Amino acid sequence: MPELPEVETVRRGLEPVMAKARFLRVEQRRPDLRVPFPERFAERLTGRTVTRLARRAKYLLAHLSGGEVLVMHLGMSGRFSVARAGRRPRILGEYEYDTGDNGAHDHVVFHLSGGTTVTYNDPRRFGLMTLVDEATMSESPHFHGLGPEPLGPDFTVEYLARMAQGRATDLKAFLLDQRVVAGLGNIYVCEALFRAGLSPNRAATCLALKSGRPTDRARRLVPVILAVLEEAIGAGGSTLRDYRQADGATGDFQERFAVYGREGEPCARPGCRGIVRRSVQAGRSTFHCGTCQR
DNA sequence: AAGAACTCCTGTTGGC
DNA sequence: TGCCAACAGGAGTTCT
Repeated sequence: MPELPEVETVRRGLEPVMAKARFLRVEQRRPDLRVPFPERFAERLTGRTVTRLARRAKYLLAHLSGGEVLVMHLGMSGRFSVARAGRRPRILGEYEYDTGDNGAHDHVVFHLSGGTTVTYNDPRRFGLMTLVDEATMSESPHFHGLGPEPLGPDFTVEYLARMAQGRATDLKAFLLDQRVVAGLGNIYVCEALFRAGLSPNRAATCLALKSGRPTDRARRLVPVILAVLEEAIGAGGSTLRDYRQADGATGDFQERFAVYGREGEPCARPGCRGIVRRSVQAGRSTFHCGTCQR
């Protein structure tokens, strides 16, 4: 599911129930997700209080009393549901409807102070939960070498130009590389490249400095990355599956996709007569208009 | 050592 | 209808 806007949406949904809450009991129902849970995972959480719920790249970070951080990644299919005492359960993530799996993929359950229950469900188990020391977190394997937050102050045209210098790969793979910029995924790379009018097949070096100055392409790209992420966060992220839900709590940015999942449709750019094409790069679908993305 | 290929896992979808 | 291949929003590991 989750690229930066979806993870941020989940963070905002979990924050009111998790921040300041204490873990009364933790159910870890299997030994691993994509990787094993850490030693004594449930035991180390129990009794701890969440001091704040943050996000870095596509990771959710529950900072804990006692100096550790609970790191959570949703992989492709992870989602959380929240059951408050006396209220109907609410699911956070793209699958915001009853999956009818009867809890078969409910792998972790947090029983929090105040009677709230937070359940992590992940059919494909590409997700991740681990514990790291807060003081050394930035050096830990998952965070070491991670690029800047695209919505933070360090993600600039000059930065991107410097990173693109001498890169032999194409624009699609370059922007998906979390060491370049942290949080973009397949959907938002496709959408940003469309908005910038850049072909995903173009060499990443087209963004590098020319005669010591950033190119027009790099100048176009950075603002549209910010815009597409901010719009998606504002829309509550994207939801790829069909669903119906009365309370309207889910994201609807998928209705604003210009290219993603729109193979064969006319290009959305005013005046362009092109058709959205699907191709495969690095084993993953790319959608783009071959007419106006050059 | 960058870059591409392969891998983990289950569920859904589309074509025959 | 059933069957099966292709595909799905990620990223760590292993190759070249």
